[in-house]
Amino acid sequence: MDPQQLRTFVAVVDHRSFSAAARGLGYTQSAVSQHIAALEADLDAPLVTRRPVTPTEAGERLLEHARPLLLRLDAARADIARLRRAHPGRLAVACAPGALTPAVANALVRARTAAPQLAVSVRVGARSEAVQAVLAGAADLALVDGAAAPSDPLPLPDAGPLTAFAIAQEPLAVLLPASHPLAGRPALRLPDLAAARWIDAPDAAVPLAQLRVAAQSDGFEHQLTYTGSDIKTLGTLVAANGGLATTALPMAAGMSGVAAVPITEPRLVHRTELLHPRNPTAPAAELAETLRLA
Amino acid sequence: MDPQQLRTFVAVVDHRSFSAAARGLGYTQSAVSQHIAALEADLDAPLVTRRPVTPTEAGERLLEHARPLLLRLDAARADIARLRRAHPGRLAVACAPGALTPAVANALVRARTAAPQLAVSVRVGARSEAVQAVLAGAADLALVDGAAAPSDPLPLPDAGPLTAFAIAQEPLAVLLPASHPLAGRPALRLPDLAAARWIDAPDAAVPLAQLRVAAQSDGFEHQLTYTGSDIKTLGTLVAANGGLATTALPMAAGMSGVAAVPITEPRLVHRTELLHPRNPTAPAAELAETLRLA
DNA sequence: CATGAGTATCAGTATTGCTGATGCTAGGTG
DNA sequence: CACCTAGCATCAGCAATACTGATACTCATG
Repeated sequence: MDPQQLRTFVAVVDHRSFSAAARGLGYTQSAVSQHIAALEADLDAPLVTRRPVTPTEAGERLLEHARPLLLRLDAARADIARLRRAHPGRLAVACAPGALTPAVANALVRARTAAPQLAVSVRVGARSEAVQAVLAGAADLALVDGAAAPSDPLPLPDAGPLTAFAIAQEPLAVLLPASHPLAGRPALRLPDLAAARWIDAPDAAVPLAQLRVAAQSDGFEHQLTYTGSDIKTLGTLVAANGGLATTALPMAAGMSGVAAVPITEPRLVHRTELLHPRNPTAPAAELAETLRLA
Repeated sequence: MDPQQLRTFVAVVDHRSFSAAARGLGYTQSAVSQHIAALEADLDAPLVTRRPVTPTEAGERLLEHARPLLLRLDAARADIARLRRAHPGRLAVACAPGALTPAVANALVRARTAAPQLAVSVRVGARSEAVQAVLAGAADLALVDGAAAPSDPLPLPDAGPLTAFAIAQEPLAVLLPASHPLAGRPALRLPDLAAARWIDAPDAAVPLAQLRVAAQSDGFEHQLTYTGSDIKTLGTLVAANGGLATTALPMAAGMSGVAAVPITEPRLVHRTELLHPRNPTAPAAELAETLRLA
């Protein structure tokens, strides 16, 4: 199971084609075909059906492992590269949309004014992308948010050793259309909403899967999936009766047509965590220290 | 970063010698030397000092990734192998010493009598070994125990997708020598014991690291490390004033010279979980189902 | 049935990855 | 203090491998 072959396999599944994967990887189609054949011979199981190219049962299983494996290989390389040349003139932050609080923004700006030659960059994207960026060394630290019990850590994909700590906790709120019968309530219980229609917005809001874990309940079926990381747009969807979503209470300020009602039960909070590698660059460590104390 | 080379690297570190690693792996010393040289050239960093052979800073970092990476490669292979030929005539259970409760034992025996041709095997070992055995396919299911908040999952190393659920929860108790001033108490608060002298018995009792996480506190320094999985022996050490340890309350029954006092604060339980792969063999699934309902 | 898009196979070649022999160096020994 | 030796590095040579490019095959489509 050569990592190169695994990479080829993942590309083949993603492109749904041997030839397209070959182009993407800079190989010939012949090489890709041989990679897959070698993997199938090694594991003694067919991995993809041909025409159409679809992962088989065994292929699905392999995929579950292959992606994290490749990510971790990159993480290992990045960890060691950081030891050699720690770009001290750079501060790259990867964050999920709900995670860049005013306090963080202020700290970032202060770091920049304190050291004007520091190249500060912020990249907003999906939660998993932010984590990945730190693991692979593309970012120096990540800010991710989610729902959890008051002092529990966030459930994050564990692809390597990262240091994490909370930098903010706010009440968790459900976003309802202003016209919703429950919109006027001062507070709501989450179990009462399990049967409601939800929007699954894994990047922009609290993912429903995380909500199910935190509330220890099934339910929370979604009628609509929202791909993207813009919270304002999510508010528009909620206002248009697309379904419910959960975010931090302060996040909903200024959304028109949307009511944000705090959730009292179970005792959940919206928590923002800062993640950085074990051996952070100097500017990243400083920023982390600032936010830890705040 | 060829997995073969990583395997060689890990072996070199474990053996503290190139030649010994070569013998262990069935290579020549020359090949091992070339593997390490290739890795160092690839990562552009020295990985081990020579004479004595010790991991460098970069080597330590690589090790943190290499071991889980190799484990997961095995897990991937095992997952796919299970699809092909699911040994339905075998039921191999790997468990941590505190995890084989009477209920589990009874269920195992019932499974055996119900299907006399079933080859039932139980292997007791360290927690991580049990998890590893299931991932690598050497065992069909694992039973592990530990401390956690009442309905939280156990903190387990995440090296792949496993299904887990609790099969037992008992009060958590601290083991004290019978002569200890606190031994007569009906109950104890964990924070009051943070400054005590502990035995770190990561295999036999609740690991101190897990206790720190569950209690959200530092402290719990150990004065003695106990390697091994025999709980009776641990009791002897406690009785001899070697330090404190925590287990499930019923576990301490019949230990002479040892007092077991339940812990009331923070609200922690001793929890036993059953782990199995996503696609368990038929006997494993049946046993899991029996224990889930119990 | 003819066509085309796409995968499998094959031969050939450059590269890789071993072994076995030998060189080199640090640490121990008389 | 010179020598010895255990153990890592290096080198040449050979076998296995991993690509490319050409070609054969195989479905899905009109």
